[in-house]
Amino acid sequence: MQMFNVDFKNRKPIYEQIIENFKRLIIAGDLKEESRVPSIRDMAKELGVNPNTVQKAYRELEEQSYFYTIIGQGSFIAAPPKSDTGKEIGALYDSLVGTVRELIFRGESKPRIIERVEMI
Amino acid sequence: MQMFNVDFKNRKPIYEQIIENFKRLIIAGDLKEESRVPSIRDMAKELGVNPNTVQKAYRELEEQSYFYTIIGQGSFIAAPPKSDTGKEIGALYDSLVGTVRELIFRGESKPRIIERVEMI
Amino acid sequence: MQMFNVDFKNRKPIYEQIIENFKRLIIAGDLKEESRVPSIRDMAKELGVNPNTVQKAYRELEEQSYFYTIIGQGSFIAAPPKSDTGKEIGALYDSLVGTVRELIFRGESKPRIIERVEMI
Amino acid sequence: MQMFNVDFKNRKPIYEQIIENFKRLIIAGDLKEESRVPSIRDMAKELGVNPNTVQKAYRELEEQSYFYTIIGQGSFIAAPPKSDTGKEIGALYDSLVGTVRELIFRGESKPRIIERVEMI
DNA sequence: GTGGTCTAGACCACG
DNA sequence: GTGGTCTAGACCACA
Repeated sequence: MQMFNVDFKNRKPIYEQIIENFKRLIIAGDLKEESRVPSIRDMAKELGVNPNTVQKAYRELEEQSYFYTIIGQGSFIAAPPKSDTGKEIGALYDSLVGTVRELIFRGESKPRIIERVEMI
Repeated sequence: MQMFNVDFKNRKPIYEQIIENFKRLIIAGDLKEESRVPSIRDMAKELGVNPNTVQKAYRELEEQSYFYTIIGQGSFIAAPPKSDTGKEIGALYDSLVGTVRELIFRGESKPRIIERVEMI
Repeated sequence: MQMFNVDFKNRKPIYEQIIENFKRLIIAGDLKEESRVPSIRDMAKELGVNPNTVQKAYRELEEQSYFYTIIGQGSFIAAPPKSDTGKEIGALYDSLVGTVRELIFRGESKPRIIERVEMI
Repeated sequence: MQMFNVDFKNRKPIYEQIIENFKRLIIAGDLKEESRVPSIRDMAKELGVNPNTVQKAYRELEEQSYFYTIIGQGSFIAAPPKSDTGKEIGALYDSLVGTVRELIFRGESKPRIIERVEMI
């Protein structure tokens, strides 16, 4: 039983793929708050990558407040961020706007896009 | 008169910044179909970057059908793509979904997000 | 009745948190000279941590002369150190200078910093 | 000619020593805004450490806005941070208060401490 | 056993 | 030549 896989052929760095997969699982609710995530070593073995690569991903997830770590015990899923600086939210909205603009340019209608967002 | 600038201090590669700026101007309608874009050399001088960097951006813009090139004449703004393979559209929707999910996870409400999309 | 708590989610090692909490309580005068501190086992139970962790904290507090231990009786709060080797004082001043320099660099004014120190 | 040295015997991680040294030099004004810092490889050679270690330090300095990096060109000293979130300032003041309290406990007088701060 | 630091290398993207 | 990613492995601090 494996949580997810990484695509070695993908141009996207492996550590970023790990980050995104964890974000996805957390956001989807598949990984509950306070639950423990596999140790760096186990995760590395599971994915077939080097522990350093997993560590880099875990560390970034911690910096972004998705994980918290207790040395000697492991890493855990953190509670959803309460108060945000607003800086990251802004960046996310910027990304959203850019993507929607490109979709419209490529012929997608705004109602259709909104319909898709509604489905989420 | 300069179309745009690149931010050297930004982590984003310069060639990607050039691509995004062109996409933005084309999508916004500031660059009309069939109009000629500056030559690689001129653009490089204007932006203060290496011609290789501009060339890489132009080549990618051509691959993505935003530009078309007539050898010996230069590059031109292409007409908006009509029929798409659907592959890129799918990728854009994937990106959209991921961004919206993260916004929701960070406390934004779906109506608020849709409101923002409406404004585009 | 518990003297203090440790924050497991904090990056700071638990044994260091224990040390700092004791220092804080001693410096604030909440723990009087010669008073007995809880045994390692009790403290570990109270905080919900491993006795080894408490032991490490106590040992360091003893080395820094905040505690003294009578074998078979337990650990006690020591009198404030009178004559110091000067080595630790120097280190503390170094830390102070570094912190103040960084505050100034980040835009804080020296008078404002001194004002804050006055409040202590 | 070497900017600084690292102490391999020190318990403090090498990458943190590098960070602190750079902060010190920047705050002292020895490293001017926009000036280029040695490449990761050169710095590693100079200090006798692995490039990865230097990279880790540079990256953190960039995250803390002391450096900015242009891939393919190198790292540069950034302008002093203008608007701060206030979060880091608070942490610095907390550290300051703790250090001053410990100095007082160890027999230093507050006026003497302030005098020392004035000298900075 | 856990994460954190570090080395000695290799290969890639960027300019 | 620059920084970025990754591997294979070692040693240390923490609980």
